[in-house]
Amino acid sequence: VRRPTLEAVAARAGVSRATASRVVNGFTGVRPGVRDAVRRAVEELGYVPNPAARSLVTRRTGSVALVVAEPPSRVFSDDPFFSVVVRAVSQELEAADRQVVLMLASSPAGNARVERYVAGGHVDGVILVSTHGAGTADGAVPLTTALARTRVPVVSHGRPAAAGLAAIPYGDCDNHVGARAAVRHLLERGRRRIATISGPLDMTAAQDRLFGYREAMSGSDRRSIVAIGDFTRESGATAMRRLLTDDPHLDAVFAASDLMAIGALRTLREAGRRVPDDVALVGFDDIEAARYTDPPLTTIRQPVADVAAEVVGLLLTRLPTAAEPPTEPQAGRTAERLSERLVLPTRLVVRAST
Amino acid sequence: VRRPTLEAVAARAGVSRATASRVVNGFTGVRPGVRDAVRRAVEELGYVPNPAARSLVTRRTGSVALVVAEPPSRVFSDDPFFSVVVRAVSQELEAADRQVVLMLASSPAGNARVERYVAGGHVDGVILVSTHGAGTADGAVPLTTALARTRVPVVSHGRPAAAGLAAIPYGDCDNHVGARAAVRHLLERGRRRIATISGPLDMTAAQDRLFGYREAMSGSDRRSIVAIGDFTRESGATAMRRLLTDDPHLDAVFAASDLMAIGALRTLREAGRRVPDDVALVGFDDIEAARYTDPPLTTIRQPVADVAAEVVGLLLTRLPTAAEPPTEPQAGRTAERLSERLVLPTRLVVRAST
DNA sequence: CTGAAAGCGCTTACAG
DNA sequence: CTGAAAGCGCTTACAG
Repeated sequence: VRRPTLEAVAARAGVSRATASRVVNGFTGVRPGVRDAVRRAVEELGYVPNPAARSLVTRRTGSVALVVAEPPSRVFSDDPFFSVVVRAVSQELEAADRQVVLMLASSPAGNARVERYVAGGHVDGVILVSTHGAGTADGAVPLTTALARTRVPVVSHGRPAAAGLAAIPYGDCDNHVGARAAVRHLLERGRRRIATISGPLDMTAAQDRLFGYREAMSGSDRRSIVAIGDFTRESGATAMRRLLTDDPHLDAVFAASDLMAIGALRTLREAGRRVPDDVALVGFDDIEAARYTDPPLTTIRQPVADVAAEVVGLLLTRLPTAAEPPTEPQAGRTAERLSERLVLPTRLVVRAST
Repeated sequence: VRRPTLEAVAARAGVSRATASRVVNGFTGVRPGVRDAVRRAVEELGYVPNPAARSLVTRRTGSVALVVAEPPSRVFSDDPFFSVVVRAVSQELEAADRQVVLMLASSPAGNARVERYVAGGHVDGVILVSTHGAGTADGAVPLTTALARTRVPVVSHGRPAAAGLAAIPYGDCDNHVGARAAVRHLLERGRRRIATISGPLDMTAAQDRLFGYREAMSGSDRRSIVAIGDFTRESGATAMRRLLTDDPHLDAVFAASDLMAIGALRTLREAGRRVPDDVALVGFDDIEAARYTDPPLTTIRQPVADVAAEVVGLLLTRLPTAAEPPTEPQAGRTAERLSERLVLPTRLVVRAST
């Protein structure tokens, strides 16, 4: 009932375990006749290598953890962000012949589980989708820090907040410049009273976009008008109501996400404001839905999938390959050659809402 | 630079490797003084057991795969189904001290990856969220069948479609009886022309709900009016338009999901039909949003989280525990004692839409 | 090009 | 209650 071992394959093929191993692992330099005999034995026996045994000696697992520091309700929401990240990361990692292990961690207990799993050596590396701020409410060690001390390579999709002692490599889009471009576009359109709906300020993406708004505004004589949302549609609708109360004469809004812009659009319609005639509106992300609103949404396109691909690249650079054994970390030079951060540009996409 | 081994812990505590192992694994019957010495050594060295070595000898991994046979775009959508399943399954499995490995598989290549992973012995068991039909378009082996031949215990959340040779244990809610109750409720309200918006017919949940509708209708002299959706909001709106064209005089609709009911509600409003005055509407699921529609939605409550918990129980029964070594499968008796299917009841929740 | 042998880091009968 | 020893299934220098 037990699964066949390499020993059995070798016996059947009439070779040594070493040779069988070479064939199974695709080493060149095995005589074709021998190679075929081994392959036949593998086939006939239905042999599958035991990953525990293999990983015990190679000190590699072939798996990478994709850790999303968000609760399931947010990960599985109508925000396409996570869907895109997971898909892009999986695709790139599969192309590199690595298995993705998706883990959600949104509580101190969850963080501890992830840390134990990683520290245990179940994975060769970690990709953190690190959107949220410094640690958990109860002051537990932030996941970023906890993972950094496991000695397993860690990279982040999105600039990590408060990385603390441990600066980890990351990829991100240029939130700051993107947001600034959005507001400048509104200024160029002759808008005078420009408000913004920000994301939650414990997320670096929200911080950077708010900074971009402020910078563009400070170049003019306009005062900033800010409402805070949480990147969801509903929060956008609510924030828009607050903005209309604060300044009934505003003539433009920059929403830090398309979903919030869509919510704001609904509020504006309910309030009898025409878009863009009375109020111009710019979003951020360029999600699919932005093309189908009425009017279609001017927005800042964010290359989420490209960032994900770059982040995977960042990690793969730091992983020992199957060919070369894990090298001792070399001081100085080598480390510096590995780029620590990759910031991809965004692009203004003008549609009918401005 | 290498991680400390059990050998190092034993040396530091002045005991044998065997004793150190016993302490680390929480075996009773180690003298308290010795126990504490080992624990101290573990602490000081920051020892973490090597899972590969452990699993090589125990033939257990402590991990369970949660395989979702859907593309990312559907898993990460605004349908709360997957969110609830993932959360409930994770919670139950963590309580049983098992790590969840979430895998999406929606292509022949994805299926092959999952099969290889499972066959390789990376996990002790598999929970399949098996919503879709028989295999893939290109006639590849259905995942259900492929997994069943790996000899790893497999259970399914939701009745698997076309399990083929391999009947695997599953948990589900009673879709058939639930749908029938929905339609009977409409009949009792005096409705005469009752249509249904079905889910995609390659999913067993959709099949069973349509069957429930048909059964309730066949008891009356009404003819059935069916439109097919895909469980999404948009498809519900579209299907509703089709139904209104087919029979402008219909006075009730049973939608096989709340999301589709919400889409239908929009169409009805656009068509100037009042709900429930002109058309009564019942959904299925009782998702959060069903309470916030206008009018609030009458629906069939489905205990998704409870089913998930039961399914985990089904799997745990089939897993060797840490205490007892894997027993040889005993013919007959034992197997029959393990319940093969668990069907939980649904409940009609009456709100203002009927 | 191939094989004998060591060793990866654990657990677990088996003695005592 | 504790230890010496075998063994889980692989890979990989090292010889030849």
